[in-house]
Amino acid sequence: MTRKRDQLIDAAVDLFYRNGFNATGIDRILTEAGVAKMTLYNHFASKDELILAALRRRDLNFREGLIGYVENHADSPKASLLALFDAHKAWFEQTGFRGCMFINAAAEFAGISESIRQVADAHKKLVHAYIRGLARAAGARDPGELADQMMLLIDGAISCRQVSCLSVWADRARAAAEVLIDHATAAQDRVTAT
Amino acid sequence: MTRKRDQLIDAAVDLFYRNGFNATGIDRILTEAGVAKMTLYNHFASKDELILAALRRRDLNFREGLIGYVENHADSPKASLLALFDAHKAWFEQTGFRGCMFINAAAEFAGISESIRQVADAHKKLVHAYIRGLARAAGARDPGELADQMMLLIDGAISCRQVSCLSVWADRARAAAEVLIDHATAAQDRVTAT
DNA sequence: TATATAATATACCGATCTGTATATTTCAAT
DNA sequence: ATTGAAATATACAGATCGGTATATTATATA
Repeated sequence: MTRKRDQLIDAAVDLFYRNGFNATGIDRILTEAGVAKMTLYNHFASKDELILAALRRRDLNFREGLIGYVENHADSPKASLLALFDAHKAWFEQTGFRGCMFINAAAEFAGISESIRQVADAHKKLVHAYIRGLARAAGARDPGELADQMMLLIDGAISCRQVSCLSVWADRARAAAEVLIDHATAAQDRVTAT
Repeated sequence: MTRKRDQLIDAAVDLFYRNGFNATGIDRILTEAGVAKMTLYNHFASKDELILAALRRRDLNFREGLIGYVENHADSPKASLLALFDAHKAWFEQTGFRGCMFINAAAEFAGISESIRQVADAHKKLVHAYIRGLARAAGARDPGELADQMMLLIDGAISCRQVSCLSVWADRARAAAEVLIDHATAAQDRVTAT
């Protein structure tokens, strides 16, 4: 049966996100999940394996939410790119916001657990690929480069929001994104003031 | 005497940065600093106080290095803004790179220790103020807004570097910065293709 | 109903954690 | 040389950590 396993992963996502990975003990996860300790170790070899499973579930949930938001709030490729920042602004204003779980995982495990860092990297690559598709549809000369720039602004906004507790960073990032999108889709590189 | 205290803070900066805050035990810091446990608790009330002291020292050292780099590698305000990204690229290529210590601290303590988050916030505000001065000197119409954009790109590049292990994010951020700088210092908002 | 599997409770392991108690030693300044 | 502060060594407290051993109970299927 996979029900207990699901409960464990759900509780792990919640607690690891709220309190951090190293600061969250196994016992708290077991209590929140309502599962016995031996059941945990029948499904996962170690706490690290549970962390990996939690990150993979978070990746699925997060991208589903992000893509769903964009599809419901934009009717053109350029609007889709800008809607990314509206989605993040809505996220930033949630009381439970605690930053990007993958950046947080990298903060705790980069240079310590290569597999955890790789799962975080895989998540960012999937988001990047999605944005690259939007950039291509928007007519960017170099969709990969524009997607890189969107990723920089998004991850920058997340980190700034996390440190400063201000959701306005989403608006700043959106304004910068619009400049970069226009530049990336303009007829030529040359820009003149009128 | 403040010598032992300095040794403790230096060791704390090093170990907290390399291995994370929660994952670093007091005993390892004492060993690396060559100091007795009671000496630690004569100078600091708790581990949290040592973390705060380590972050404040890191802030001083980091900003000194950043400003020094810019002063030695740029001869104009715009070049100074771009040199920020060259400085970060050099940092990204160091083997010991483990991300921004303040973003990492926020990742572990946001929502848990408000004082630690505030020290991280204070660091970012000081960096922002420095960049704002450069933006003003470069003739930006809204130096605060341009400084915000530079911060977004810088923190985004740091997080992307941390997760992906690629230093090329500094170059991507620099290219985006140049577009935003030109836009912020152009004679007018209007932009046309030629 | 019989059987196999999943999940349980309970107790335990050794290690590590932050922090304290206490008594001793170093060392500089008077 | 004496005094007082700083640093030391050692031991310990109480909690928590990740993980295991074992024996029992629930549950679904055949």
